[in-house]
Amino acid sequence: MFHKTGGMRRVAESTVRRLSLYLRLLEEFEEKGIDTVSSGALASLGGTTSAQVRKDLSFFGSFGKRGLGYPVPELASRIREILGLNRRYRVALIGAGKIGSALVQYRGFRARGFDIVSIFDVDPTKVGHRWNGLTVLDAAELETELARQPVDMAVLVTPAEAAQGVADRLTKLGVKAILNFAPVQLAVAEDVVVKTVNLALELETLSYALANR
Amino acid sequence: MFHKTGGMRRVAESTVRRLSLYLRLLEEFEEKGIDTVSSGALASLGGTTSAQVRKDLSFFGSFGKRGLGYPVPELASRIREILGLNRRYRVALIGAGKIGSALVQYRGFRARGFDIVSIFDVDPTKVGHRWNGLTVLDAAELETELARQPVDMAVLVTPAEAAQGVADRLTKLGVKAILNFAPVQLAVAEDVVVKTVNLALELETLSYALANR
DNA sequence: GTTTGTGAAACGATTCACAGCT
DNA sequence: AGCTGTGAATCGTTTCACAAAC
Repeated sequence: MFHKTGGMRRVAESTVRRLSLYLRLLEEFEEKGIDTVSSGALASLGGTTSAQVRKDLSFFGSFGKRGLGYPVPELASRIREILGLNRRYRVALIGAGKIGSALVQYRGFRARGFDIVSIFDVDPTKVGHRWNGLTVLDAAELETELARQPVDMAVLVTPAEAAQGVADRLTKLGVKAILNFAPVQLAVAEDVVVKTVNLALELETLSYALANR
Repeated sequence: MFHKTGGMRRVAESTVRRLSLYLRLLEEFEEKGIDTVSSGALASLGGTTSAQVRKDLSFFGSFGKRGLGYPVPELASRIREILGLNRRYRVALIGAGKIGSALVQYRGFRARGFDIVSIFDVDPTKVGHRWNGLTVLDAAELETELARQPVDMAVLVTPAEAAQGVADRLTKLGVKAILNFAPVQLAVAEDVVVKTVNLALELETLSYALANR
């Protein structure tokens, strides 16, 4: 038995994503004062199967009571710990365009522990403006500012052409996690984790589905 | 051989997503006037392997010349066809909040053939305002407006609590594809395709990665 | 000589099914 | 009696490896 302590074997990304989903459901149960939940209940709300829920959780330990289910607050707390959510993260936003501006204001990030602490852009008409209590800085100041105020993650919202260059500078500055909205595949050292979200691509999976039926 | 015509077997979502990625790369090659590309070249730029590229394409036909590679414009055109991108799509946006406002202005959608043609919100302070040439309509008018001006897809950017109700109304109106930004798992009839994008969840996969190394 | 197209092998994730607790 | 935890079976995806085409 090697749960958490000891050499954690690689857990599938799909498992991690479902964990995150279960957490949201557990927090709803918590608010309603429900204190026990079965894998079946979690599954039907989360759009999976009870076996999947149990298997997902079993990678990290055994949290349930047979015949009963899972204790809501304990399980929620344990998932927060697994996902690294029992702390806050300092996040830099690079690119003060349309999507960037939405993300700074997006409450979902802060609610989940992600604080945008600095904003950068190359556009001189944007630099100096206050956004949600933060001054947009010149992208040229990336190095000096992140030296002064290091961050845990960066959200990249630059045009495609600029993204790789910025990613290189960020990783040189020690940033180990990047959420990338630019429609390019970033090349980074293997100790850096990148998640790319491509909005147009999501619509394309829908058009594929519509076209192929 | 049953490529495209004939009973197309189920193609994995991961394959469709990569196709979309290859298309973007092919379009870059097209602009540069490069007219032949190998699976290896596509693979290294797309972050996969050449075998993966060939397998992905082989689901839909054989487009390459052995010893040579793939003809760029033909392959691009064929992928557009597969993804259903040789037409434009009419899209309704429901929710004129922070993210909604970014999406209306986002050029990536229009560039890819997705036209936002109507915007709805329940907030009376938003209704009536012009946004990027469109008037924000009261969500109560969803039925009358979509009867007048039907859409192919909807982008849902409502709070979590409202999302399922709106999804029900949309599907009743015949909408068969929904891009959902609300952090809930939507339940829909099985002829409706839903893609959920959960921004906070993406950051959580990053915090998981940071916490587990 | 190079690169495709594709069966076969390897790998990985999900589902099954049931023993073991409560 | 009910629900978890988990090996074993199944299913799906990726990688290998090579014959066929240019």
